[in-house]
Amino acid sequence: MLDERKKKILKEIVDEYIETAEPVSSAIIVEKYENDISSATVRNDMADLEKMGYLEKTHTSSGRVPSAKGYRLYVDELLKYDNISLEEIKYIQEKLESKANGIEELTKIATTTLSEITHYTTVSIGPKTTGQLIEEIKFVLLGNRMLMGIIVTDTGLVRETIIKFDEDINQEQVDTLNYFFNNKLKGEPIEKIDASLEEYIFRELKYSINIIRPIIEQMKKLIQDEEENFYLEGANKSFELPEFKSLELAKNFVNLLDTKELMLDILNTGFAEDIKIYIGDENENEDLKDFSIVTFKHSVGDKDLGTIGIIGPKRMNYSKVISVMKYISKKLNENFNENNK
Amino acid sequence: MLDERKKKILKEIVDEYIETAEPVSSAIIVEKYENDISSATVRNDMADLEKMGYLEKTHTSSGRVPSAKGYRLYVDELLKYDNISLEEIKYIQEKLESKANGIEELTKIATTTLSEITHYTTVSIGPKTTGQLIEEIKFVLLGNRMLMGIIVTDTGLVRETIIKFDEDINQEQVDTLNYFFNNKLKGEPIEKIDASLEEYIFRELKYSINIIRPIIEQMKKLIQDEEENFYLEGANKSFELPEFKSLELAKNFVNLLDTKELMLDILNTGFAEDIKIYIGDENENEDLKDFSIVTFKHSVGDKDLGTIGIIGPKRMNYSKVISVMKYISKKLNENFNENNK
DNA sequence: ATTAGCACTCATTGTATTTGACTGCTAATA
DNA sequence: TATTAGCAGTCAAATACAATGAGTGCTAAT
Repeated sequence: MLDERKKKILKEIVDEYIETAEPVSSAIIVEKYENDISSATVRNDMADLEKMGYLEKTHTSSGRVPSAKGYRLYVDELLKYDNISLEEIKYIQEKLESKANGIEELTKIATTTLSEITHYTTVSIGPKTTGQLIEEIKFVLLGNRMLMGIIVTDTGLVRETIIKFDEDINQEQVDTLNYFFNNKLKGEPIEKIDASLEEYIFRELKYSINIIRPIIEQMKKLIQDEEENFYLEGANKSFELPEFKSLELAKNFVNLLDTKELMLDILNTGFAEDIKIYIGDENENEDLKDFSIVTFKHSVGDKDLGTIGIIGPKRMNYSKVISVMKYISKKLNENFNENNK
Repeated sequence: MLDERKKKILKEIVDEYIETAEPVSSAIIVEKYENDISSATVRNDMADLEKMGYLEKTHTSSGRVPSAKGYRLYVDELLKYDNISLEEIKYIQEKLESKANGIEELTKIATTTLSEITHYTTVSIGPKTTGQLIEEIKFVLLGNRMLMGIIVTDTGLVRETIIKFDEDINQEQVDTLNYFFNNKLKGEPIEKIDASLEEYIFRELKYSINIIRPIIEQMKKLIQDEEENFYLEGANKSFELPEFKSLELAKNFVNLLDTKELMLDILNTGFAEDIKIYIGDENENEDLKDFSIVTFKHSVGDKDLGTIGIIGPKRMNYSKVISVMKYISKKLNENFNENNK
């Protein structure tokens, strides 16, 4: 049923559509790819491919456009992912080797680089604290009524926050806090920082609640991974694409990027170390039905180091995008192992 | 020449245009605002106002649209800035009283609030370090090859960075660094942290250059005010406006927001404590000719605490925008004085 | 299994026409 | 002198219609 020639033609149609963003006609396929068969033959195959659900028409006498199912087959079976040039490899290496301070910064650099090479809009979120172990906690006195609280985890993640008080706090108290927190929490999973701690410290140290409460509050915020590390690059690049001549779509897209929740949702869904591809209405969300998203989750064991995503039209250049993403993911891993050996 | 009635009619035209985004006809003015004179009279006045440069036509037989000069007069002389409701005042108070940790966070909250109330796109940048005095410098050892460097300034601004080394560093060295830096720099303007410091420390402390260089490098970055604190809120809100039915404009707008440089330029231009209004081609930049920008620079003496801006169509609701901005600026000042008394 | 050929479909483009929301101007009026 | 009624003139926008041509599907021949 789906013989080799049909597969070949399907690939050619998707390739062509990715390039031109116009419905693909049988004549074009013959002209550019299949010089030895007639357009009528191609038309027959196209009709079959449509019956099987791989292609669609925009109206009765139009050329064909890939369906989500068509893209899926294309991405899963018809593509090779080595579409990356020597220059691109060099460029990525250069960018990722720049001494980034901390995993968050590195993720941002990777996100920017991905957008630069692919010319699509990219997004990322930094590492999740979940599952990480506390390696060190430090409180630093700044003035008389301010502390900086710092947590370092076993993956090298560093988070810090400012804590302000309504009454003075002295160095001695801070030393005690440092000893106390490290003693109690070093080596423990980061989730151990929770409300129960407040009571415990109050009982043990007898510090004023005006001191203890702000500390616990802020430290809890610190491990909550809010939208702090959401990062977006190259929104304008998407606007150059022909699909965005429809104002409707353009508006949707801006909304999408602006209401971060949806993007966060998607970036948080993927699983470890794998590149995930969501094509059009494969996304649960209605607003995403005209877009495709490719994500890569960077992690070590069950510890998350951040997720990078690319969002573009359904007819995005999957071959290029995935090739580049694979390479970046490889480099990120190398880089991490290098720094944590 | 520009008698009271003409001023009144000009104001009415701008009001009407701000509301409807359509060229304003003489008939509409009579119907909605001036029941006692005829449309012919209004037409005569409109023709005069056009001759004086306050109004424009989109084509010979169209209604009138305010020119930049018209908006300018409207904003400078015809508007009262008390267009803020009790609910809005309450809402702003509530938002700004939430205990923000640090001036940067407060600026972000103010930016979000401004966007929520006005329904326009808002941007902000955090405080500039320029002119600030160093109150305290701290280095905190994290592990064996990592330091956190922290600077606190006299306005309460706190900045920190991670510094990584290729060789180990011990607590004793860190203590020396702390003593040394504070001794040398406490009370000094923050600009004193520069390249010359590297040589000096090397001479005095004889630490390995592998230790000194990263420290100086990162500390210099810290006071450089890069785009770190650029913050954008409500890009999608602008897209609901009728002027953005022109795809051209929409594209320009996205580009504008995406290439932060231009926004940063503008936010950095204004002067202390004043609300500045840039209407259409009053902006030097060509890309901004269809937009208006209103900025407010928050500062104490010559020390910058951040700038908030709003960007919208030329026919933005100046009355509302400026009223709300005035109130927010007042609150920010109160809040700052409260915290630094 | 492939292909030539033709009828048919339909989005797109171009052209002409109508409509109506405006203005500017003139002459009358208060 | 300031206002107004009234009307001719302008032009964007809407409507209608025909022509174009890029596609397809199907049939009959190879």
